[in-house]
Amino acid sequence: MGVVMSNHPTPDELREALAADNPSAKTKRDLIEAALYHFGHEGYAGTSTRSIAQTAKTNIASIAYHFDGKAGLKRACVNFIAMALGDVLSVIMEKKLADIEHLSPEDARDKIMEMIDRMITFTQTNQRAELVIGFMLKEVLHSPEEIETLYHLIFEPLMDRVTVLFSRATGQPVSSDELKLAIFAMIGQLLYIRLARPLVLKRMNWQSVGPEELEQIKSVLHRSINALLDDLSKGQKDA
Amino acid sequence: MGVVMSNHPTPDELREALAADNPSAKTKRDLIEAALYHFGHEGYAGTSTRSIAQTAKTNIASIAYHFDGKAGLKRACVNFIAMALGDVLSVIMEKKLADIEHLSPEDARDKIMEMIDRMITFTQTNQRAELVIGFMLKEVLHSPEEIETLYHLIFEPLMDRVTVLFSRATGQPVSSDELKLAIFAMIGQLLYIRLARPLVLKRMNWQSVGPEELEQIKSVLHRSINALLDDLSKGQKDA
DNA sequence: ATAATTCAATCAATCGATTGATTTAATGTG
DNA sequence: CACATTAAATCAATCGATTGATTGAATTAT
Repeated sequence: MGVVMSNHPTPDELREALAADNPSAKTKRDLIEAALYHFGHEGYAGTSTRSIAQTAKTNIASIAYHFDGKAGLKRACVNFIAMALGDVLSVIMEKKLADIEHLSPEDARDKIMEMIDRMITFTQTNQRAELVIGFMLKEVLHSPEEIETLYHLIFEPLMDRVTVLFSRATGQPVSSDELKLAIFAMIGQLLYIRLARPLVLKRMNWQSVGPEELEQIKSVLHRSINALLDDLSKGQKDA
Repeated sequence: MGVVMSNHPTPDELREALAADNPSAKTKRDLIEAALYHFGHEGYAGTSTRSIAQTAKTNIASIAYHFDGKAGLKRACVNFIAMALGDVLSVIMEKKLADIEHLSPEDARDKIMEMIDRMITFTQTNQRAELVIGFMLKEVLHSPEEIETLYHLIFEPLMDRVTVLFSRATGQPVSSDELKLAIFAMIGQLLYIRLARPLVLKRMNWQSVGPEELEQIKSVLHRSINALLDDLSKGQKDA
């Protein structure tokens, strides 16, 4: 009987489990990586456990042994994404919440722009970003349970920080619905321009998104989001 | 042997074929509608032909008979979407290209805002919009051939019109890369706020998106896009 | 009556899961 | 250290269930 990975490991538990130097941890890493690749490209239902095992260079039975089946492997992928995304975002938003609560509007805006820069770079250039986005779009967004996982582990903490930054930069209260929705609008710009890459390449007559194209994207989104911040700041400076 | 529907009917051919009052056309309509429902919710691979047939209240064999198999039904769905989306967009952007090429900046901006309004209403309230978005996200975006279909039938004509409007409203040339990317940013805001609805509801503490919430969304996106247009207009008025 | 359409039944192929044997790693003992 | 014992992990083979497709007969529309 295999020792199946806990269904809901914290990101830290997961990190520890996968970092170990034993055959079990390596196989788990290989399986998650392979599963993420196939799930991201062909979707969960469109991926066979055989192809996952083949990519991971192990036997089909390993999936049941280590993850209690295909569904368990999918859960592990969600947790892995939560972990990996948490790492990326902790780099992107290194400061503690307390540290950003008293920034000047100018400093807050600088921080926002720095954050956007890093997010664009990550989504547009990171290899795994494509898989993660594909996987989340195809599978996670329609699965209430997994949305719950990612919402609390990743999305809400991120949004809380960004909201504080937006609040400092615009003078609007953190509780403002307008502010919250504006942040969705901002994230939408970032993600869509990555997600719709096939359309972007066609429309822009680009062969790929290299350093030059990356700068063009950053430039436009900078302007767009700065304009948004300017507008949100209107009539709020005295608050 | 069944008379299989042409693989690449134009939207008009498709409309005519589906509008007919014979048993064949009705079964085709039912099958496409059922397939769109299942493909949009569970994905192509995750949908069995049996469940499609059951929803459409017909026999499995009808799929092969009318569409030459599951893959053919998927193609028909893409074409159907192209048709339906073309209808919606023709209402949203009724004017001919020539009619908008000489609008004043103010009139152009009004037209843009009117268009955005209608797009938000459609994406946020139309029943089928959810299916279409789900289907395109899960299946079409990773299928080069079907991207080709939708790009030329829907996306490019739409973008061309919007680009002209943006050009008139901002003074920037229609060939401007900045303008084209800004339009992607605008569409990204629209789509993401619909696509990420589960996250939006959680974050905003909304139970659903009713008339009140719709107005809030419109208000924020109006401000955001107006700010973007203002910024793009800077230093271009004299051009 | 002739063609068009639908149907139940069945096909081979593939799916995820499981089995029991086998191999590899870890641990204990002298 | 060498060797034995146990536990952990992997393997080929196989399971029943489900998949998309097909068939030829039955039904319906023209």
